[in-house]
Amino acid sequence: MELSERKMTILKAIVRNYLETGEPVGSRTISKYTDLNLSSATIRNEMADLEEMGYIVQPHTSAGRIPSDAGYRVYVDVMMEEKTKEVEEIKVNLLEKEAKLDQLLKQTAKLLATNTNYASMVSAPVIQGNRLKLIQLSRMSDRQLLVVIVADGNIIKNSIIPLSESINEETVLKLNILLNTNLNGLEIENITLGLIASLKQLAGIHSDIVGEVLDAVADAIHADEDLEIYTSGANNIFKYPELTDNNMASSIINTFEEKQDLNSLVVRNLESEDNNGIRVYIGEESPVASMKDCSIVTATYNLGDGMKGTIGIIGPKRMDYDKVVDNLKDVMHQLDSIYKK
Amino acid sequence: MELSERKMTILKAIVRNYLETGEPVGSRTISKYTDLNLSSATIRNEMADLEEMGYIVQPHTSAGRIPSDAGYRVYVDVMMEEKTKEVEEIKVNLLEKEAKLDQLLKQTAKLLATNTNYASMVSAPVIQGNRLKLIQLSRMSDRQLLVVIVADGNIIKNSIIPLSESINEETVLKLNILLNTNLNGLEIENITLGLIASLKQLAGIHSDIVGEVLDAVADAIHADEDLEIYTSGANNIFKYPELTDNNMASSIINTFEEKQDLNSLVVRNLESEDNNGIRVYIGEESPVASMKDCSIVTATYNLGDGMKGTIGIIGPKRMDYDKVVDNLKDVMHQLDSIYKK
DNA sequence: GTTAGCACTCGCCCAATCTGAGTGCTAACA
DNA sequence: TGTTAGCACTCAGATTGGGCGAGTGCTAAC
Repeated sequence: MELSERKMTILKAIVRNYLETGEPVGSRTISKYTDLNLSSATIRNEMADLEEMGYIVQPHTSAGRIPSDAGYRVYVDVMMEEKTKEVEEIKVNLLEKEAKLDQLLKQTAKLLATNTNYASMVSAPVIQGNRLKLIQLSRMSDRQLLVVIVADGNIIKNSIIPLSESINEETVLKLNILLNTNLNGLEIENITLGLIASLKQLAGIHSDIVGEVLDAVADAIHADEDLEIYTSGANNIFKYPELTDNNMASSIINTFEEKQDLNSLVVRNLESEDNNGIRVYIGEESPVASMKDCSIVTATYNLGDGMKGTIGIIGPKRMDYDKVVDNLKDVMHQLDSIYKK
Repeated sequence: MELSERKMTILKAIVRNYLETGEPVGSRTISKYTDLNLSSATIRNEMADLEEMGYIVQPHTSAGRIPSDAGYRVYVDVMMEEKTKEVEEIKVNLLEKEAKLDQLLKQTAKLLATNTNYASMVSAPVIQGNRLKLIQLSRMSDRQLLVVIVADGNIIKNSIIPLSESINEETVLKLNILLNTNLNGLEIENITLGLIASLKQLAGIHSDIVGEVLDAVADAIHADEDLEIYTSGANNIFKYPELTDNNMASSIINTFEEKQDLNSLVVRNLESEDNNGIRVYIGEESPVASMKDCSIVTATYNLGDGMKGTIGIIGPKRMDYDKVVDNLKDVMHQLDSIYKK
């Protein structure tokens, strides 16, 4: 069977109505709600077809219909297509300029959660093809070295490394110069084994220390695998009874607290570029098991210099996709422009 | 009326029974549960007294009794007294040694939550009377300076400060020496205005920069006002129906997500030293409004060098206080000893 | 192809009823 | 005087059954 124009109109009406009310919607409602001027009986015939096609389901006999995951899917796809044609609307809920990036991202998460009444998450930017700006070694004690690494976008990492041999101030100075002259401006991925070997050679008798320092650099970068994620409005899920039944709320809250799963969501999301950077996961499509009854909308922000991160909204399947997408786009652009200043 | 020994026994039996079952407990149960060999009728008389004295309440006529906040209070007080007499028991759920303090604390929170089946929080240590170990300035660009501050306990803070005048490498080196020779080993509280003034004088034409750097130091320390708090097991509250009614769960989860209130709990807790460092807040005693229906048990850990933090367990009023106190004591000692190694 | 009409289904609401745990009181007993 | 058995009473919670209404599918007619 084919999804005729009329069927499409009816499907859209059903979804939109259900988003508003959260109640199964019946044929009579649609008959009035649309401007098709069809009787409820005709609508019923069409609805029977739509059900057969898998776009809507009946929670129980003699109830109205609600959209299936597939139904939401076509609704969202059509909506997204229409959105790309729309003129970009400028909103006024400006993010305040914040000195520190982490504060800004926290605030972003909060703003999104408040505006949408869903739960939100914002990941810190992942370093991608990022360049080293500065490596600073400082001698803390006889056998302890403080390593500070600054990368593009002023991302700072520290670590204190214990040394197997003792070291004096002069050596530290030499190593600083050695490392900075050879590594600055390099992309982190480009620090090869060959380069490391030649550095070690240059360091002479201190080659061990160079090795340890570079290990620390690698570690510091590697630590980004579990990157910071800011969340807000997790308690908004309590506004949607369908998410608080059973122990659904428990597992959702857990996901938000552990953040491990959100992390893999971010990683997965950054890997594939998309449609304006906006992606919609509906129900079972969700990559996170605990959110099989939610929808997740994500966007990718890009601060330049390969600094990308993910923003996401998590809510019930009957979320207001329009509003959410608008909000995400808006915040995305605001983030970009604030940072460029 | 006086709280006779027999009344005390009955009260303890009621509390203990209610902790186990979560159901109001009746006279017949107590009559069997205790070894007093009294009939249910006698127990009823005593219970009427206990109710009049405010230690127990009836949720409704013809229901059993449950402990009031006051009832829990005497139970906990007696228990705590008995505990101090007990020999310290050594548990086996060792925390693994972790290189990084934040990892260790995260793990601690998780362990507590899993062991107790309540929600847990662990605050990062507050710096109290902490000494500066190292200040490291590095020139990032013409008008940007990277400041890295290391304090006792290897607490590291960075910030990048914009300068109002340009600066060269040589000056940075001088300032590094100046600051380190004058400030190292000083407690943060002891950096007085007088000292700052004399440093500025020593810096000569670069006095402005010294001012800016010291501001950054102050800022970095000040940022500790909202210190890191690790939480775990927030979803455990769903195991206790009395905490998930109404929108209680929502506000508890919110408190856990925002962490602002937990923060003030920590601060308040560190101010007053107590009874083994263990404190119990029951219901209305709670300093956090959203937890008026919970009990909170906190402990203070002390890593030495004035580094103290708070560990807390949040659960229903009918929590297993015994177990919680044991767990907290245990973890407290483990933290202390791990760090001393 | 569209519509009116009709029988049918089934979740939900409400009120009535029943059950059982638990109480308070009283009278009797040691 | 403290303890106990007995009894009437209370009340939340579970169970039942009827009525309502929203909604459906089917059929026959336009």
